[in-house]
Amino acid sequence: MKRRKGDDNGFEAWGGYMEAKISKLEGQFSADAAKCITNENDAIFKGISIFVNGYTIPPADELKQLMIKYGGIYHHYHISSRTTYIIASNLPNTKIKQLKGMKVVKPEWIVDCIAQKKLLDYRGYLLYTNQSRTQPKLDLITTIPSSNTNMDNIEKFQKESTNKMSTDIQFSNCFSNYENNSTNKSDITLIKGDNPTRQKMAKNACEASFLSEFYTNSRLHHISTMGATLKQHVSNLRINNTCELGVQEFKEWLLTQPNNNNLDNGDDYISFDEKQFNNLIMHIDMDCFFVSVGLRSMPDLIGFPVAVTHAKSNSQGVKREGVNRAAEFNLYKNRAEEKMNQNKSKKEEETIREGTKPRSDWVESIDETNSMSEIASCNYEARKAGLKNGMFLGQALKLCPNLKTIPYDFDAYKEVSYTLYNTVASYTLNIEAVSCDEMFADCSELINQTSTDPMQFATFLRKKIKEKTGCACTTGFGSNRLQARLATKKAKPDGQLYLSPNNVIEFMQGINVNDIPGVGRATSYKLSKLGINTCQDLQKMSLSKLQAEFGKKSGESLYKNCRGQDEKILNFGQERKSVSAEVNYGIRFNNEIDAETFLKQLTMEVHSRLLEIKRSTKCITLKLMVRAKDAPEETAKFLGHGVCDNFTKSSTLASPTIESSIILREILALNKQLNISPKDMRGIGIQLSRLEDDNLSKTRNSSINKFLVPKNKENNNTVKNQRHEKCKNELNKNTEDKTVKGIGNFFKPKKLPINLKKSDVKINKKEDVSLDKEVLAALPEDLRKEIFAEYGLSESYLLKKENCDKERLMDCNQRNKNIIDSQFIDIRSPISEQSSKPSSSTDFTLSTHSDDTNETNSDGLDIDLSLSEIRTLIYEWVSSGQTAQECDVVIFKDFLERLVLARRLEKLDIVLRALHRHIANKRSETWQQTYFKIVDQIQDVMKTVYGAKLFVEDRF
DNA sequence: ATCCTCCCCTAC
DNA sequence: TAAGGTAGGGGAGGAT
Repeated sequence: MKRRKGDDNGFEAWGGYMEAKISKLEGQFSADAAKCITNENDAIFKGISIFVNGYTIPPADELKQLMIKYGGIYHHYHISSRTTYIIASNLPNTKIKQLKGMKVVKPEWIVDCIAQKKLLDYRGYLLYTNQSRTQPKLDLITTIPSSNTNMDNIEKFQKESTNKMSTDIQFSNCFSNYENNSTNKSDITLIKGDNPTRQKMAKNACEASFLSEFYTNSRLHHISTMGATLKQHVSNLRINNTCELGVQEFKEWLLTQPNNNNLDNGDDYISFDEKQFNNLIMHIDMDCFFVSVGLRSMPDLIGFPVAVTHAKSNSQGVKREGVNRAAEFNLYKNRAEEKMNQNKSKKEEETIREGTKPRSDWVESIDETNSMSEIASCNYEARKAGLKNGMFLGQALKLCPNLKTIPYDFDAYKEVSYTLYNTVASYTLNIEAVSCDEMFADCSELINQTSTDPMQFATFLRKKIKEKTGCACTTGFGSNRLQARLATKKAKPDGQLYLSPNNVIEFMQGINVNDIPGVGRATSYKLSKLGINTCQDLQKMSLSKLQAEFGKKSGESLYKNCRGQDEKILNFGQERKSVSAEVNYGIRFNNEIDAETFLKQLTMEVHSRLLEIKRSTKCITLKLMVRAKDAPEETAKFLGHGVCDNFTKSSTLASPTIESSIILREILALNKQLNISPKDMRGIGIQLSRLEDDNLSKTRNSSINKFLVPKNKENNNTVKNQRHEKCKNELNKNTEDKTVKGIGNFFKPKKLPINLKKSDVKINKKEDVSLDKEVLAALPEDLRKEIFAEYGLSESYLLKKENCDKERLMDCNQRNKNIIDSQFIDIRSPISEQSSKPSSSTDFTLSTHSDDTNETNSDGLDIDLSLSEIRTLIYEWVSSGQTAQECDVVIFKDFLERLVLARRLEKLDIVLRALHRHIANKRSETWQQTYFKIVDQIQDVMKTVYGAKLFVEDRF
């Protein structure tokens, strides 16, 4: 069950199956390759194996042919130990995380290598960079399998890399046909000629690699996603773990401690032997987390003021054209003041507290060239000089000239976070994760059980956390989350505090309103205008006055909070209410195409996140940040959003969806409605809300049950079953009359068109350019993955044979109702889903297949045939005549049966859907009967093997 | 009254 | 150069 840990990608667990599978695939392709390579010199890709992920230009099928032709290996699966390169044009960030450490290279690499008839350095073609010094470094040296590659080629590439462009090569036609917009064109040319060891960075959001590059470097993105991940982690821990050992360990430790069962912070003497806690809430918070983690590997900086930031120096070097920071800051300030003053009459301005003023104040001391890189975290030495998290480096350096800056190390943060949570979870599982470095723990049970002083546990736990993470933390106890949090705040850094219920009143009076959680800039400002600075001041306000001022709930919260009351109980696992993806950096579009292209990418991203949480969405919201009318076009911060107006518009669907095509359609429509000039866009966000359970995919994904009919459903479908019976009988009548003539009338002799010719592909592509742009780009990532990459189906083939109709595609509201839907659900299984083993959520597993398969049946269809081959087969079979030959039915059934026995339900599912689809298109009743006959028999096998039926289409 | 949409605010 | 995300809570004001 508990399959986690490092490198296990899931294959090991399957014994020899994958090995066999791989050899088979590779054998197949080297055999093909042998046929193709006429000249040993053409083996450009000898020793290279690729896996194509997602939609690429040229498409996977074509890349496959090219690999075969030029001596490389094409993997239908990504095999971490054997796939040397992943080829991709555009990946959702979530996928990139899964592929971490792999060489992800643009398809142009393959094309250019062939054009130049030699292996070029892949480094000039990396899809994305990890800009942060702290991200895993690009693997610049060790990556090319030296025994198999021609190293001279790489050296030559470095010398000659400037002279050849892909535009004059044989594949130029297919390129131009696939071009979406002008920016991509320049992308292709720009890549070459650069120093291959230096990856070109995405300039702005016009470029395909921008999104992932941005996300890998965005601290806020990491903070958010780590928070969500750790919440999930806590849920998992609560299900799978116990704390017995940890509690035992704590008890043993207690025995070694002097017996001082009293509090030392002025509280009355309390014997914890007798005291029983109802709500003993502990708040645990790492001290300046990013800095602490960073300093573990830089101990020489300990004691200095240190900050984590992207920038390395204060100087911006050159002043950018058109930047007028002073003007922009002024604008910011004016707007902030305007907003603050709009509803209330202007009282005396002097009473405004320090720290409640608009953030633009931070910026005032910055001149035109100071760094505007934000400080993510600074240590207490730096805070002494007045530094705050979020401050610009330029100003920070003015306050603290000897500030040392260190880079981000997101991997380390994540690792420390997990260690932190696992450590705490070994003593109590009543944890509410707040973020990567902060949590609440209900310690009532633990402390009651051990009859000890809470502070003893704090001492013990902090010591453990320090040992395991190398970082300091502060903890606070209180009888609710507010008190616990305030206790921590008081005890920082590297301290601990128990806030006794007896002391709460007094304690609260000294608290600044700014320190009440929920009181931020705006509320603080409002309060200060009312002359309220401390909780003592706030306590004088009546409930009704506060509610009049701040609203019903907010007023009540303030009223209670300033008295130390907080009714919100710990939440150990909350259901998600929304998913979103937002980028307010680097957004600079030239035209509608740029904007829509990016909207598509962002839709893919948010869609991918929706799938991850296995929910469907009913409400889709587009948010645009738009340059304010009077704001300069060139922002003070490099690629920042500057002064903006926000616009949001949402659209509610009739029924919840998991379809990226639907989401995209809505997003594009909303974008049209908002009608913002692309040139003025500065930020884009997509939010999916009103989430509902995505039942189908949930049951499908959770376990082997994913393909099975829910029990009640099976019983309820009496009408269907009757109809089914009828068809079955008629079918039997029909087929009994027939004489079986020979074997495999259709199946046996046919040779499948595995190797499409290059020229064919080209011609078809030309015909389908418009469809390609509008429809294929709108497909879910995983669908494209399947169609183009996973099973080697060529694009032209899809469009031709599947009769992919745009109207239908865009209107696919109901699952299982058309091509897109049925494929879409299926595909997710081999790639993103974690095999029939239910547990793991993070490992990148590619197959759900079992190991004890009898795959070699020379008399029947090979169950290893690729889906594209099977689809071709089915299509041609169904097209071949008015009735199905019984012998073919037998062969086909046998094939399906073996899929069941091999437990390859996802493939079975896809095949049956394909069969259903083709038969549905044919509108032939005899074929429909054949379908029911096949399904019935397969369901029998399913029942024998799984004790349940497969969820399949049961009507036409 | 209750819901919905479009915001704003807050936290990390 | 720089990486200004993301989710939840809640209020205002209009629709039902």
